Amino acid sequence: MLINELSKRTGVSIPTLRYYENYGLFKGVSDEKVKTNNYKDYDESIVEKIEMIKGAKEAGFTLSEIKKLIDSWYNNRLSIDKKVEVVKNKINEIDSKIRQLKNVRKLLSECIVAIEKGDC
Amino acid sequence: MLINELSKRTGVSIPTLRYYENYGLFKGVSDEKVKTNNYKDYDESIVEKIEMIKGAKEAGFTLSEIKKLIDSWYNNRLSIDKKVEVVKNKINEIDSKIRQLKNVRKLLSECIVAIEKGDC
DNA sequence: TACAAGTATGAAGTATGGTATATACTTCAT
DNA sequence: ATGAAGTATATACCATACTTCATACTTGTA
Repeated sequence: MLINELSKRTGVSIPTLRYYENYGLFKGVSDEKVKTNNYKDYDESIVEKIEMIKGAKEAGFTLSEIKKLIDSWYNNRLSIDKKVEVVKNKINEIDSKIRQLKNVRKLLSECIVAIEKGDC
Repeated sequence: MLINELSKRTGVSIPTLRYYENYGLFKGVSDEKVKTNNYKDYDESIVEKIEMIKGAKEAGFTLSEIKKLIDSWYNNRLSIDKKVEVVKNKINEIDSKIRQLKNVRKLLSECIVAIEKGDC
């Protein structure tokens, strides 16, 4: 698919997609058979990749962190153990973020009680 | 306390504290009795406020969102119901972030299985 | 075939959340 | 009373994550 469809499929704007591609998060391929243009083609796997990027961003990871994760993910020079380690580290970070969020949630819940008592 | 102590108590750098104060997240008071300087005094409640800011930032909220929350929190013109509503909305946002994080976590866990199978 | 719409590329601009720097005044320890 | 350290203010600078703009080429449609 072309970038316009990719944008519609993922809900990510075209400039942002180009920014991501330029950043190295994924790569579309110019069709070798077509010599008249260098329009790039993006396949289904890139839709998935972008959904993953969106999720990771929502989760508070930077593009740089996401890139590192993707790089080790798809890097065949890394051993399986090494890849697993990278991903496990990311999972630990996520767990810590979830704990932090639960903390803030607790604070806010307590705050509601305080507000209702008129203490705020 | 002065800004130096505030910085030490909260672990937030002095430039960042000044940036926050300027942003309107809190406000120190210049001692009226002392005419020779305009050093600002920060009390315990500001330490608490900054801890809250740190937590909210960790949780992925922007300074602008945090400011809105603080403003409604300490705004006496808002009814109790209105304040509770604002905080409850924030709690919903946090719940949604937690769900998002759990999603990404699941994706990564699945990825580990895929890597171990050699599919990555 | 003409022209609107789509695509690629590079460069500049924007918003956020800071940090660094310069200047000037104040306080504190000796 | 003097020098080091602390405080206030303003401005400049920086990184990140985009968005906008300018330019130029390509494609599809009437």
